[in-house]
Amino acid sequence: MDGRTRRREDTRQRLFEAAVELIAEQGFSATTVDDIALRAKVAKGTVYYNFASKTALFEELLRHGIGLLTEDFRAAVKGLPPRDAVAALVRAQLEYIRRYRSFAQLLLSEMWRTNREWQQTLVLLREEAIGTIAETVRAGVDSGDLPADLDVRVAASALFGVGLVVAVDWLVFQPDRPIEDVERSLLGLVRRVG
Amino acid sequence: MDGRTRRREDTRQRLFEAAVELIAEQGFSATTVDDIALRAKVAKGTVYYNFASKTALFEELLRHGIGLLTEDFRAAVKGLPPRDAVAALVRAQLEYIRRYRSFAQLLLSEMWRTNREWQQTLVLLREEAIGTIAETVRAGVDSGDLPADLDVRVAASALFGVGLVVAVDWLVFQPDRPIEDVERSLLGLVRRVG
DNA sequence: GTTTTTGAACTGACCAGTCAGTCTTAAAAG
DNA sequence: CTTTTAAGACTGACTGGTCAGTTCAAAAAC
Repeated sequence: MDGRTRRREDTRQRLFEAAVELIAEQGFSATTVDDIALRAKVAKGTVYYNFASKTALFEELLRHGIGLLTEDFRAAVKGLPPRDAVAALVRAQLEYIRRYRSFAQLLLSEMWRTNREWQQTLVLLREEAIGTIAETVRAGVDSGDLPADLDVRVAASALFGVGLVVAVDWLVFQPDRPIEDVERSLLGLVRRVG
Repeated sequence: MDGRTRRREDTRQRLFEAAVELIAEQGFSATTVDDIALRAKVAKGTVYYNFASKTALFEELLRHGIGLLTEDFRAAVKGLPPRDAVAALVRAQLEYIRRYRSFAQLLLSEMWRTNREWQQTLVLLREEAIGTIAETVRAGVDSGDLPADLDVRVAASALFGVGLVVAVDWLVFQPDRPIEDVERSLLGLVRRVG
């Protein structure tokens, strides 16, 4: 990667970071492109040099963020027996949310919306992340570690949602508490699934 | 109540209903006052005759919606032994979400935002609803039905968040499934708390 | 010399909030 | 009962501001 590409990547990264923070706090519609440019310390023209539109920027942001999450999920369960895999997923999700708390907050706020132009993109990405969880749950069911009558799809999305809401709730309303507490109570909560 | 008051109440009710649906789908910022007026079949001026501002309308909406929820919570646990009270709360929450699904969706999307003008109002109302749950959980801890080391506040907000996210997820992504399924899996999930 | 960024000006659509005027209803006056 | 009065409820065109997106010449980085 040459210097030019690097510089551009850096600019895009800064724009992602600025956008994710602002949109997490205020929502997509309430966040202006001028705000994003200002926080990223970039000229407004640069935003439009790098992204086709505000919506396109947001969609790429979603793709990027959920892509990372899905990777983390896959890495976390790799080679693990079903017995340990669900706990590993929970831990990976929390780790991710701790690192990218704004993105998590944004996901929580935008994931269950309907009638937004980028909604289809989000549904697809959600499918991707939850699909990864579902594979693990299915392996658990097949191996007999999880009850045979468990609805895999439903369990996967419940796991995903519960982790998201509990972690974000804690980050927003009790930010001083250590993440370990969240992990403990969350693992407690889902123990009957894991 | 005379005809005037009745008419006005009716208008306000229609505005609430229109606003809650639109804001659930699109979010507060993306919903215009013209949209709300159009769906409620009143003129835009009527919105401002009945509410001081778009934000004031939203705040009253939140107060009204969460007020109902809190009432339901109180009614659900009245006279129940701690052993059964948590399950009753979960059931009441689900019942509420089924009846006011748009409001629930709206809550899920707006509850963990920061830096919005109505955020303080929402935090207060949240406190009210979760406080009701917390009382029940505390009674359970005191009576020995729940573990003594349980953090009451945290357990209460986790319960609230989990119910909300699981139910709304189901309503949005699997609307055809009967609510009884949600109840079963949710009660399964929180059995170690209840 | 090519790519990327800058910054400032501009456009046009959109939107919260206003207001002068109209319709409705209760109730007072005849 | 019928008419008048007046407050209450509603209307929709209008205003002033905001914001996504465009444009472009010049500069900076490579």
